[in-house]
Formats: sequence, C-alpha cells, structure tokens
Amino acid sequence: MRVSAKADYAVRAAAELAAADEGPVKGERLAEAQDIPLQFLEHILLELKHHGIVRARRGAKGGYWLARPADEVTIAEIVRAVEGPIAHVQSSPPEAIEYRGNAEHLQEVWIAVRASLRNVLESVTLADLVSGEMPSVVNELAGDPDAWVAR
Amino acid sequence: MRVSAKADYAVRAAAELAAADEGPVKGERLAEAQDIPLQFLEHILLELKHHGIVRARRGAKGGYWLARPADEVTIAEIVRAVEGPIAHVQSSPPEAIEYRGNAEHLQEVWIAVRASLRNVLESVTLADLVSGEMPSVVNELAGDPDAWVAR
DNA sequence: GCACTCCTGACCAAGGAGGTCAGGAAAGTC
DNA sequence: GACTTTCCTGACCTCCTTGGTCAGGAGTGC
Repeated sequence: MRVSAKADYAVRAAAELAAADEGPVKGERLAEAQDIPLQFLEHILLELKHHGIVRARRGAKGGYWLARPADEVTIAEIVRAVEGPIAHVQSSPPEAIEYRGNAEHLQEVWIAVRASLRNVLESVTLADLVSGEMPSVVNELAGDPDAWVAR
Repeated sequence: MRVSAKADYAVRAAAELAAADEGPVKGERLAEAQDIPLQFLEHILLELKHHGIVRARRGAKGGYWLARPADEVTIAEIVRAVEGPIAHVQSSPPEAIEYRGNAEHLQEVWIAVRASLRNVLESVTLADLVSGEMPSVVNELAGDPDAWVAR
C-alpha cells in the first residue's frame, strides 16, 4: 500500500513535460528540475515511452515530450506504466480471488479499495496537476484537515 | 500500491477469530480454515498480538482471540499492524514531502490517495466483514460493475 | 510429568527497489 | 564525413522485502 520512488519520479517528470510547451526537453533538465538521479530517470522515461505516454528524439535538440495533450494523461496511467496494476492482492487482481469461510466478503473490500484509488488517480490529469486546479474528488478528500495528519 | 499476502492473511485470520465466539481458537484451525501456511500465520498472529489486536494463551485449551469486540476492530488497523503506514511515498508520509517546480501540487494528490484508502479501510470492521453487511461507502464503490473489471 | 500450544529467533531463496556503468545508435552541426 | 549531443539498452550492483521454513524454548492445563 505504498507509492514507490519510481512512480513518484515518473509523475514528477511527466509534470515537467506537461508544463514545458514548445519543443523537446532534455532528460538532464528534467532530472535537475525535480532532483532525480539522471540515469535512473532515463530508465523511467524509457518505460513511459514504451507505454505510449511520452515520445523522444535523440541528438542535439533532442529530448522528451508528451505523446498526448496534458489534459488527456492521467496519474493512473503513469503509475500503471511503472508499477503495474493498481491494488493487486497477492499479485492477483481482486476480482480473481476466491475467499472461503468467514472471509468471503473480503473480496468486496479489496474491490472497493481499488475503486477508490481509481477514483482519485484516474480523475487527475497532468494538466490539473500543473495548474493546481484539482478535480473535486481530490479537493474534497484533501480539504479535510484530518487527511493531513499521520495515523 | 498492492496488498501483500501478509495483510490478506492477517485480515482473513482475524475474520475467523471474529466469527468464533466462545473460547480461544488454535492457530492450526485458523490456518486450515483459510488455507494459510501455519508457521507463517503464527508470525503474523504474533504481530497482531504485539499491536494489541489479538490475545493468546498457550498450552492445551490455548489459542487466539480478539482483544476487543469485532465491531471495534477495523481492517485499517490490521493492515497497519502487518504492513506499516498506509500510502507512504518513498517511505515517507505524504504530508512530510516537499515538492518543487511543476510537481508542487502532487502532495495533494497523494494526500487524497491516502484519505480515500482510509475512508474504505477504516470504515469496515471485522463484524461488518463477517456479517457481509458492508458500510455504505463500500457498497457504493463495489456496487459499480465497472469496479469489477480489470484495467 | 507430560502433552499441548504459543513464542521467538535464525535462516533462506527469490525477487524488487533504487540505483550505477558502459557502450551503442540516431540526430543534428560544421 | 567527423563530431557532438542526446536518447537507448542491457548488465550489473547493493540492500531490503516478501513469503516462507526450521528448531527449539516457554507457559498452561491435566
């Protein structure tokens, strides 16, 4: 139930790409802007490229850019690209698990967990993230001061 | 963003304890009822004990039982006991991270992610799980057929 | 005293996390 | 055509976690 460094880095780099209009951005600039180890970031960007989220060109004047408009790329996509499916249980999707005995209804809980994650991650686009104008579901959740305290 | 075998096992074992009224339940019975490797389960139960969720007695007629009534133990507690804090980012709580540049608002997203997980996991008690009568937030999320399809 | 059951620490294999290193391959410039 | 720039790729590395197993010790009840 945790967010990996890779996913965090990927979203941050993508946010920089979303903000940079006009032309490709060098990996080095992304790494500096977000304080991410360059060579590690390059691997991440490659994964994003393979998933069709980012494009790239080599050589002088080369760099990376978003394959689609920033308001059509969600955080969920980026997280899935680098971390794989969201909210798997024991490496299986929750709808595929069969529970026995008194744990029979646990499946519904994990399904609800996944759905609630999707509600957040699929609603936020890179455009939202850069502009700071979050969708209402995020504002409602993060608006509660209680959401900001550890537990 | 995945649920470990340990967390899944812990909740399932706790559900069996919640259902078994009258007297301690042997680890062996829990392991059989939920098809969990016994020795692994014993380590998990020990962790639950250290977190004050479960009590135990040794010897003949010994076994495990819930330290509190089943309707006062949430899934969130159990998951935290065996997996640690929910929705940490890069091993830090989301409220402690400082984002720069165009990723500045990413913090709100992770806070919202954590809050949405809490909404689900803290609302479901072991009593709910065993009875199958889920709180409304779970019913609403899991009621959507779309929540049951892979993505 | 003995059977029963939990308690605890040591260990283990495989894989993932979070990187680093070295070199190759395209693209642009002179 | 040489050279620089930048991405592309695979190999490698260390540390930690996951998902267990094994062996023995320590309470508890009869």
